Amino acid sequence: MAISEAEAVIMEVLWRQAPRSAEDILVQVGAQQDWQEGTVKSLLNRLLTKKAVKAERDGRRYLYWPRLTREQYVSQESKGLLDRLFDGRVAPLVAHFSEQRKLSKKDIAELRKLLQELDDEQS
Amino acid sequence: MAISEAEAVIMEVLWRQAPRSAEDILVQVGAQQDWQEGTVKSLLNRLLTKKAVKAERDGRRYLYWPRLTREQYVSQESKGLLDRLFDGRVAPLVAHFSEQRKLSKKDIAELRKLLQELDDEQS
DNA sequence: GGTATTCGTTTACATGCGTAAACATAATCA
DNA sequence: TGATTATGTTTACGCATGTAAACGAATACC
Repeated sequence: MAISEAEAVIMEVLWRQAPRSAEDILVQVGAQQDWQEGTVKSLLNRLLTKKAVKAERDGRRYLYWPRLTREQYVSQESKGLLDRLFDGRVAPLVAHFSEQRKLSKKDIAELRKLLQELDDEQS
Repeated sequence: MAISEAEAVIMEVLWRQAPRSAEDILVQVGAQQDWQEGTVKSLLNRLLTKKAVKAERDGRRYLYWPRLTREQYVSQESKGLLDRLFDGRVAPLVAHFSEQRKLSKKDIAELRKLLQELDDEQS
């Protein structure tokens, strides 16, 4: 089952560092989301059900670890968008951002470098 | 309010060609989705509520037109993903696909051309 | 003109999500 | 030891979504 947006917020915290206690997670998300304790607990439980995190007892409380990696998640999400909107091809996606003037100088420089590296690899 | 995935299927049909009748839409989506008539009607109504399509009477039935453009939709979705997962920057997104070996020869060629064009524009 | 057909509108219903309160349980403190 | 605190589990509730059936109105056919 897919990870929802709210669940992903929890995952991001765990990806930054793990393991973490529920309270620690609450503190970490507190910055962005104004969630109550119960909210975080519920989300953690749903993530457990979905096997996206695992928990291990640590005395009185649990420590949580991501089980799904950020790479896996990013891949799923990115591929989904690419397939749905750009027929699975990357160039049109970039062209879209280019048309929207969403390519920064830095982006352009990095893309150039990336292509250069692909070139080097291949030869 | 956001367009859901099922709703987007209807929109894609209208983006390919408009206006279309509900029946026409049903036939068009029939290829991919095995939806009943009522399903398409419901989705059209939700899209009307969301003002993503408009309808105009044509004799006994209605003809539907997209009101949200595909460009607008693609922009929203793409920006959403970019911001959520890549800190709003395009190069890391492309790097991700590159690492996943998801860049086809054609993609690479097109990206190269795109960068070349950006170069030309600027000078 | 009554009945069947065709459309659109309304209602339904299960599931997931965002958000949390209520409850259970174990540990701690007075 | 009884009350308080801390922590996880269960239940709740409104809204969106996927999927449609039911209903109603207009039109067409016999």
